[in-house]
Amino acid sequence: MSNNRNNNPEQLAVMFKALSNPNRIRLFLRLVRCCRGGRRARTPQQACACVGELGESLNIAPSTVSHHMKELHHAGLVHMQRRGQNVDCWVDPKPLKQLARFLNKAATS
Amino acid sequence: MSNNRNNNPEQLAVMFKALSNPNRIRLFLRLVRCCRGGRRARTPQQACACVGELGESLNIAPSTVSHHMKELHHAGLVHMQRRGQNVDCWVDPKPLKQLARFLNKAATS
DNA sequence: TCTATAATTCGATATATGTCGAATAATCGC
DNA sequence: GCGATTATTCGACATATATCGAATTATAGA
Repeated sequence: MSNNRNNNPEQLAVMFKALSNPNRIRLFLRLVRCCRGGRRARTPQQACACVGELGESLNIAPSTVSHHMKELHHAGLVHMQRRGQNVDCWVDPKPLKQLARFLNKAATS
Repeated sequence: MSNNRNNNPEQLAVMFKALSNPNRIRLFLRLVRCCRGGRRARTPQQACACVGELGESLNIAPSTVSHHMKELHHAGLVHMQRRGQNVDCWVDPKPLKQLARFLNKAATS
């Protein structure tokens, strides 16, 4: 009721598109696993210094990883912020919950 | 726990991709509104005789609508079955709930 | 200031996608 | 069987996407 404006097809499509690629899902899952509750982790262990690290173990070129992260960022699903030489990434739970609500509604309507 | 195999990136990407286009979302929302609980509606009013009908009001060519419905179908999100000259479409709630679970988990991990 | 590390941007390229209209197929009523 | 209706398939085409490697930018440390 209050979030009808969020259910416009264009917005939804952008977010779903961000998750529509296997490699992007893998990167996203990495982030999910290393972040917590929508906040950047405080210890280096939990923080996500993304590109080189993730790209290496997933066999994707750094430039491609950067591109994918930008997609996730532009869709609003993850945040990015430079910290020294690295760029920290972390997941924003809000749009994810919104999508989950949308799907649950669709499933039970 | 029991549905770990369903969370593989390839599968997820296919389903998200099916929802990654505005027109496909619109068609999907139509289906959601005219169907109930994962079962085909019994009365003609509730059943979805899709292509011509939906295409007209959304300004999409019938062939394009057919293509989009096929995408949704191949992703497993909607069922299709011929009934006379029409092809009934209805939403399958299971994969939707699965996606919703995935997103909620990601949002609260 | 020079060097090393991390990330992004920039072309390039192959493949995928969305879309249309025309042609084809499936089905119904007569 | 014939004509009407509904849906799908078939080319065609323009645009978008995923990917790479090379060049560039940002930053930290010596």
